[in-house]
Amino acid sequence: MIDNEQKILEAARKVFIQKGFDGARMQEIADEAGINKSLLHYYYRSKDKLFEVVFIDAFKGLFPIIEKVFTKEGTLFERIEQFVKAYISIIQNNPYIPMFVLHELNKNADKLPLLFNAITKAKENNLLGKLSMLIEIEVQKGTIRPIKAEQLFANIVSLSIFPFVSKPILKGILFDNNEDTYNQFIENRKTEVAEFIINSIKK
Amino acid sequence: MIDNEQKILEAARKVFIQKGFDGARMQEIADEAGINKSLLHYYYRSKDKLFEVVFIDAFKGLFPIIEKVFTKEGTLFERIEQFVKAYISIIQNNPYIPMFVLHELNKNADKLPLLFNAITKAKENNLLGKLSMLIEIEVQKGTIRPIKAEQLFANIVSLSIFPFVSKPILKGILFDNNEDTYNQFIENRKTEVAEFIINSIKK
DNA sequence: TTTAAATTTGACCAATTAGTTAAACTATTT
DNA sequence: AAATAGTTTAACTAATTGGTCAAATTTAAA
Repeated sequence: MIDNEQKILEAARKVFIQKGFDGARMQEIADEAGINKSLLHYYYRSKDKLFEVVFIDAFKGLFPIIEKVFTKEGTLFERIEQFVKAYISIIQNNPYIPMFVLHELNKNADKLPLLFNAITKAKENNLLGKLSMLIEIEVQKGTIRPIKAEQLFANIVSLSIFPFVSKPILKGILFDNNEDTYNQFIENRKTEVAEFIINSIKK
Repeated sequence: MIDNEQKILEAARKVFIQKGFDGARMQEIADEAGINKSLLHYYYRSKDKLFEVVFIDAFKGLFPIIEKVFTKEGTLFERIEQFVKAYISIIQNNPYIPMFVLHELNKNADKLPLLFNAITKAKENNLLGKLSMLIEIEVQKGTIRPIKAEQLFANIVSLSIFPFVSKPILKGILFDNNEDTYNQFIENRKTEVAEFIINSIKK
């Protein structure tokens, strides 16, 4: 056996993301990691601390990418295309992370100092300002109609993430609970969503 | 004091929706309702049973509306406008229900027989078929570009619901945690989203 | 008013759960 | 090899939690 500390973290990830903080059991994490429960407390002091590590990791994995893309070079259209494709691909690999993060944030938006980091970082990067500027340029060129950066941003993120968060429902209503069809649908969205957004704003 | 049974249900709604099944405590529900904990079990046999009532109610409140709108009269554009406005308004009044329903569904998509009802109902109504037909008509008229009904449906729902599910993040990143600005943003989306969608598909 | 039924409560219980502790075991150092 | 430090475990604890039950109280029926 090697590196129990890492095995615990992976087990914790699996259990916390599947069941949420309240639904997760330290014993289950221990079983999943194939070790004694006391070892959890040996490496990570408490359930809260272990959860914090998992949550911060999950959160980080979800958001820095946003900033990166909107700092890169290229036209607005190109960036939207790149972002949507990259973002959907990322979530495809960890499809339950968005629901996990959002649920925990909704339960207590306050007790999470990490959020402040993300926010201040977003403000430092002036994410909204940069997006506004990109929009303004295209509006001046007459290539797109005017749209508030906040609305466009929300739309891009909504269209990328929501189909994962609502998987059980969409799979049921749209695809007769067929996993493959649902997966194909997601795959198609990598280009479909970008096209949808660009069509929506371009003149 | 009147109608404890109803008071319990309302208290249960509040607590379950805020904390989820695992995070909810029967004692807290009793306190919230201002009655003895034993009374919960007198009216509703168990935590599971009480939860089931709350969940089914919440679920019903979220989905039948979808079907209604797409069975009404009017052009595709009119229906989209009406749906988005009505749907966002409904969620505005109960903004935490989507996260609640989605989280519980993700935790165990299997043990929910209700989902079958919604699915079969959607199939009886042939929701997708009707939307497909509406799209086909407009494509023939040359008013819109072709788009898969599944994709359009997912886009409409995503754009309507996701900003509520991601409220803590959007409020933080976009609006400096200002509640009023966030609310105004949501208010604007009632027309903004429909416009976004229609622009995206119309030629 | 008396009786019976429905409602409400406090006290209690068994099971679960996060966390502790001291002992056993392993690897490393001297 | 002996000692030391690091790792792992089993047994245990205190607190929480869903649920029960019999008694008390209120409401409705006779």
